[in-house]
Amino acid sequence: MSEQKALSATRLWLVMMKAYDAVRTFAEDSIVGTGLGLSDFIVLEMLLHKGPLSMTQIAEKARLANASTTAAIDRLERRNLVRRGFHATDRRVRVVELTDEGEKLIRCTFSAHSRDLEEMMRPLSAADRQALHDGLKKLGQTAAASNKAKSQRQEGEKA
Amino acid sequence: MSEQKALSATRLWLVMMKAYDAVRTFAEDSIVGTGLGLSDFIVLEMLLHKGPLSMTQIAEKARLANASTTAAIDRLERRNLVRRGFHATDRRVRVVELTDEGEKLIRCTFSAHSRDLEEMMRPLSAADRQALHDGLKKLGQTAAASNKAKSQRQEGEKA
DNA sequence: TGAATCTATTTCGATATCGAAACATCTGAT
DNA sequence: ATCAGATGTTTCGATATCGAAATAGATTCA
Repeated sequence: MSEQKALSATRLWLVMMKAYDAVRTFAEDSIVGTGLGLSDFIVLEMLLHKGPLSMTQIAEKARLANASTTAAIDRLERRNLVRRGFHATDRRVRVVELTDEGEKLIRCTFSAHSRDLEEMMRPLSAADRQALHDGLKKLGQTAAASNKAKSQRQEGEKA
Repeated sequence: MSEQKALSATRLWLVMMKAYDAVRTFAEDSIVGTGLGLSDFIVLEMLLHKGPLSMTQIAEKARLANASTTAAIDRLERRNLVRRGFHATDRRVRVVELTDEGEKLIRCTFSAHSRDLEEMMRPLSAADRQALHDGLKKLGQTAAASNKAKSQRQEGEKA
């Protein structure tokens, strides 16, 4: 494609934000009929594919703050889509699992959502997708490494 | 790189979210010292590089809702970084421009931010960046087209 | 065992964002 | 010239998210 001059990191980031916003809008519209937000949808999908999880595990995998996870599970519990159980041996932890209703909802919603995404991305060839995947993975790892380095640097400053 | 089976749209979206979150965290940390959030930073950067803009133009280019733009400009005006002027001939529109203080701040901050991003992305070769850019652009356009089609479909339903 | 420390979760207060309604001004058709 | 509809902006009420403090329970070690 376009070969030109060197592509600045800033320009790449701008393009990424724009693409992300567009795909996110698409993804949110795809599930809006369920009354679920994207985060809540992702939490349900995790519970479907990974089974019951603790609050902390949900927070980590969904990349939400603990407080946000509590709020998300509150919302889902209010709608009877999940249940907060107890851990067998550690009474601090709440084990969250899908209710039958929640499982039914997320099974339907997830497959419709997947179809919508496939349909939307149809113009991208297998090679396009693979290239994008690899690039995003590499960029994500690079950024995550920088973030980790920075937070460890700040950790050390407390000494 | 990894060739394997076909890459699902869902998997690609998951990887994209994760990468986006990591880069966004990095970008926010890079400007946190100024007390600016990413949206406000982007608005200042737009004003620097494109000159005075109306609220509507800012909203469109920053992809913010009108209400969010009002709130953003309120924040920036409170800090004396921008000024709300009037349009010469259309009294509905407010023309927003940088103050001297705002210009000074965004010039410094923007160049530091650019350096930070370049440094972080150093592991990505020029080819990596170009491939990522092209893929993101294509995906963004595809998603935007789907979104537009959908909103026009809904527009029509009112008939 | 008991005290200090660590870990899991929730509560609290603050913030950015949004959609819809309200308001002000402009434009175009008659 | 006027009025109906279009356009630009702000206000309002609601929501998701966050970091930090609070709480409760586990673990370690002297």
